[in-house]
Amino acid sequence: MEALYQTELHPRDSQSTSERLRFDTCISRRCSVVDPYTLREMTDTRTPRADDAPPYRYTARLADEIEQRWQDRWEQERTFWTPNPTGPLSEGFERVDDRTKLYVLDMFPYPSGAGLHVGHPLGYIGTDVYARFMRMTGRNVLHAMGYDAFGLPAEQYAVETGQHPRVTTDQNIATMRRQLRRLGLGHDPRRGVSTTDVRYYRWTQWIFLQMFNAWYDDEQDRARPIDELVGELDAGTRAAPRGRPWSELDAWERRTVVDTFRLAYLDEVAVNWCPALGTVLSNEEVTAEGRSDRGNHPVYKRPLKQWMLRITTYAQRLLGDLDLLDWPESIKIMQRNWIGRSEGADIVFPVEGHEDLGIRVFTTRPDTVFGATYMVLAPELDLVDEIVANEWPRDTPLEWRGTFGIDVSPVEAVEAYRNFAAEKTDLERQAEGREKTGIFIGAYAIDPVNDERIPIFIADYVLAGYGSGAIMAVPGQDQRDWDFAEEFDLPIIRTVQPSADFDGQAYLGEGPAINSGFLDGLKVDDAKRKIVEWLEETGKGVGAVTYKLRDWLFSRQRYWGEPFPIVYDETGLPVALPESMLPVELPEMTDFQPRIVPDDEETLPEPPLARADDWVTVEADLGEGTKTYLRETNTMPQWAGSCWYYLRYLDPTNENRVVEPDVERYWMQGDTRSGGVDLYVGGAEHAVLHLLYARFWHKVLYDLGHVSTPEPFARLFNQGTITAYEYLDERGVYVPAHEVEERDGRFFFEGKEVIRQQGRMGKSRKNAVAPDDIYAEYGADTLRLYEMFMGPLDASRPWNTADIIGVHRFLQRFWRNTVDEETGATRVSDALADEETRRVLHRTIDAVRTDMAKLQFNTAIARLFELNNRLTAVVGDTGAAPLEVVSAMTLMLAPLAPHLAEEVWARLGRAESLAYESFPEADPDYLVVEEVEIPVQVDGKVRARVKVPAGASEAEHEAAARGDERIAAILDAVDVLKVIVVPGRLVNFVTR
RNA sequence: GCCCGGGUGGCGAAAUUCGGCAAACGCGAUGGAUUCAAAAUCCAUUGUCCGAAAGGACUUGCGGGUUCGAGUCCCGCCCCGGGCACCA
Repeated sequence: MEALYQTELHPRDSQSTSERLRFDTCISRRCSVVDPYTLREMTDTRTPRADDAPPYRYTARLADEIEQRWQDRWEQERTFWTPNPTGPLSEGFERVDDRTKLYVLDMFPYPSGAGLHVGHPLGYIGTDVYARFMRMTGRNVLHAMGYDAFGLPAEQYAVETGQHPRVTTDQNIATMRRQLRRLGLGHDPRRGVSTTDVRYYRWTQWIFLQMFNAWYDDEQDRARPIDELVGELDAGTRAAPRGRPWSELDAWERRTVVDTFRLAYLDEVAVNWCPALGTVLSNEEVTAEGRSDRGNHPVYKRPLKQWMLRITTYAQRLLGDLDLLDWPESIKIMQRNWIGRSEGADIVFPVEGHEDLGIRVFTTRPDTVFGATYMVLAPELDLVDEIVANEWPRDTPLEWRGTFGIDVSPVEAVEAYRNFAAEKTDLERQAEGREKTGIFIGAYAIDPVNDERIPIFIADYVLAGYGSGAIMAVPGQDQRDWDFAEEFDLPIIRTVQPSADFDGQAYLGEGPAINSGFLDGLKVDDAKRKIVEWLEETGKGVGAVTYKLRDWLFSRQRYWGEPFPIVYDETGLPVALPESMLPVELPEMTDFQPRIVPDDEETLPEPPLARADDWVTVEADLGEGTKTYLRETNTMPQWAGSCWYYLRYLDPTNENRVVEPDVERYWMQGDTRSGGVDLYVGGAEHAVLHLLYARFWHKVLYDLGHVSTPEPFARLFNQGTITAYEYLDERGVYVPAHEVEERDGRFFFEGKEVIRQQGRMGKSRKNAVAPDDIYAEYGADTLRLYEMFMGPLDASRPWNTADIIGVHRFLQRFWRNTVDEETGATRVSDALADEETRRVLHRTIDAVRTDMAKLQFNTAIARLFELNNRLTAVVGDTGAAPLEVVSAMTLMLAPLAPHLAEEVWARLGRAESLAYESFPEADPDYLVVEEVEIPVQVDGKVRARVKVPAGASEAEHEAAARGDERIAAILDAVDVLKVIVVPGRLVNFVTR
């Protein structure tokens, strides 16, 4: 971690895009160029207006001075160092021993070279406000910020600039640290780990070893160490799978058997190979159009031996434990959909002429089995080769044989269809719509319920990866099967009575079973239950649950990632390195570019590490004497490091354990149902990738006893995105937003009209606003306050620089109410506030506390505005601000605008930082209202307002309402049929 | 196609817990005070329409409904944003 601080970048070493952008902006505003890192020059020369201002007015100049001074002081005084209960970070714990812990976490950033724009820190500001607030309400708050720094962009950037990714990554981290510090975020700097730090990824590798050395025990429904499995096999308490007894297997065979149990395992899979990125991608990283999530490059299916993580064994727990979590319902729904649980039955269909063979199908509609008129297998299934006929049955219709020639045999037709299907990208399948293709393979199956002989097809609308890769086709109740049946002229039998006119399409609705033998007349649910009972009794099938979730493809053919702690022996089987050989450091390479041949679809990826010859070969004694091994040359995907960083924040320097159990328990256990991080804030784009992977890793660590809670993140909050106007010229090309002029509601760039629309903020859209520009104009406190004020934290909202002046004026006004702008003397008096002001104060405290606790900072700020307006009036009347109001308001402002609050606090004579002061508490005596004004309605329309004492009876309400002149006059002319009184809310006279 | 989320003044938004004064707060705009003048500051007005005013009518994407009363609940649409998509 220290290395991160040591890396100082000379300002001219590289000029990132955002710096150039700022440069441009400055030119356009005719201010001088400044040092982009210190901002010193900028603060001295800019904003001519400020020069005329009184010396102690709260301008950008003063804000900048205050902010830098307090940031230095926080750093020097270690204000935000948060003590652990034990261990090296425990110094000072006795001071917070009586506090309850609170763990606030941001989704840590990827330190790109582009620098921040004002849209990035929205969530960080939100968590900082919340963390500071909760600290002031008596919690021991942990808040830190690390860096997710492995991954493709760093490597690609390094390739482009010819620098080593470690150099560029460290530079980017240093830059980002500076940028975040300038916002005044109160992080514990000791805990800001980077995933690329070898002291960090040593433990990422260690966790991988935990998975490699574990298996999932279905009976106990948890992961257990693999040694325990071997023990059971040795002892004979567990039978070896697939045939031969354990005792008859030789050592190599035993290893291959054990390897099939591991949570981390090698498998030859059809991977998503992306030549343009030079790597394979996980299913989650491929879009619906069959392109890479990152970069939108084409992706091809290739068979390749890769590391897989057995996340599917956790499908049910990942699904069920969502109920424990305080997460946005939309994210839970996305995870549920992704896991994709389906209930139904497995049914075995015997194959004609193969007594030993049955085709197992999964169906959610076992009640429709009487309507199965054909079967379909996924083309790539090995089973197809076993049952494909040698020649076509005599009466095979010509169109069933496919379009590959009149003389081809079934085997040749299968081959031809497979090629045809494999050539199609997912994109082409999309383009073709849902038109069904397939061929008959010359074989027949027997429907187990009615012994009907039904033909077996292969078709690409059946997916090899789901269920068993085979279906019973029931065209009467499935639209896809209906379409296929029409295409191939197959019989269609309805087994549920359609409720309305369903000519020409499948019926998926409710209705009594028909044509279904002993099921006839039963409703769908009852028929399902009965047929499953029957299947289980007869041994022809069994109730079953299937998930869409796939195992996690965990290998990448990249340089800039965590090396696997795995070597291969002479037999080609993987061997885990012992913990003592960790870390496996990334070798230094100069040629870390992936081999990319985008035009050649036959290329296979070559990991760069395969070229690090010295590194790849290892001499080691791994239990069989010193031998030569070859290292795994793939690296882990970027998700690996982000799966567990929240645990390392807790104990970042621990060299003996991933995290010390006492420390882990202190921070992760709490009063939430699931335990884990108390508040996790980040973008909704991680709904299924990061958040599912991290939950999976956490559960593995939980099963193996390394963490004490079943879930990592008790409460999740998605911050919105900041959008901005973007401008397109007539070619549809983005033009720089800050150079567009507005004239009469139309927009012009270089004299030509452009169109304006709302979009994500980003440098490619040329609408990014650099935080430095806002600091230069207003200061960091104003930026913080503006981002919190512009709308609810979880909503997306448009950036509007013109609106910032409002929150800046508020800070300026509060400052002026407290500090004389000419002399700098405080203008605070010890005199008590008047009753009404005090009432406003306590109502504000009450509301601000409630709003802050609910992360509703926008309304909390509005209440502070109101209080300040009151204070302004008082100062106007009396010439001084009452201390009780100023000090309470300073403390309430502290989480939002901490620098200004600290400065005022110090000027009030306080020596200590206010970070640990108690947040003001409302005096209930000042919250009671003696009299309320309520509306009086006649037929639902407000006709008057009357005052009634708080707690008045219904009769008193009505009397007060009738006592109003206008109401009396109106009621004179009509008959009152009914009077509605809602005490304290309204009175309504109903006359019709 | 399916599943979420959203639609409120010129703009950002409040109010949605449990149906009860729609538009808090801020920006912008208008007028005033101050100033030689401007900036800054302070005060006032500001949903739309009719009206000199008092006052009245209308108003939360559209159309229905429930209710004394609907931005909020129900039914049917439209539009925007996000996710999934041949998952048997």
